[in-house]
Amino acid sequence: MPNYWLIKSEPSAFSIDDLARSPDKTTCWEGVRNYQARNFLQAMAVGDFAFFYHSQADPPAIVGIVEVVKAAYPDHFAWEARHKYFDENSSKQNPRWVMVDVRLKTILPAPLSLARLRGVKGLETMELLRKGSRLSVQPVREKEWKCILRLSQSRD
DNA sequence: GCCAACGTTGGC
DNA sequence: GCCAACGTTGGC
Repeated sequence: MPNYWLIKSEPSAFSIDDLARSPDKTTCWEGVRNYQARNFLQAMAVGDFAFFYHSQADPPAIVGIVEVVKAAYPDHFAWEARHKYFDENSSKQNPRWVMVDVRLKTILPAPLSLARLRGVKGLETMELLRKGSRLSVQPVREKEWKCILRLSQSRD
């Protein structure tokens, strides 16, 4: 059984269309610099699925589905001195940050906006909808996953 | 641009 | 270990 996740990206930095244009529609998910989010990355397995969410967007929305194609490995950008993701506390001997590889599976026919998701029965306790939630990598319950899939397939 | 809600840092 | 100051995220 796969596990389900949600990963956020600002489309001005990397959008789902950018992912669609990437080689093999695959990218490494670098730059996570939050311990809780990192721990979720480490918990991901090949074959897990994640919603691709556009934050800082108009509107903020779930826009697609990706599949984990490579499990967690060191985020080498943390070792590059002039890189924006550089972290002097991460060494090759003891990497502090990790990334996974994800491949685009589906672009939703219509984005599911945050506003739309709020108030949907069955999503009351979803992390994304929690007040003050900022986690850029978060788990999604199977029940929530299926509920959102159904929403994405209904038209209205 | 504003601001609430976090997370991190560092003095003590 | 506490907590104020600061930095960041992200909706609005």
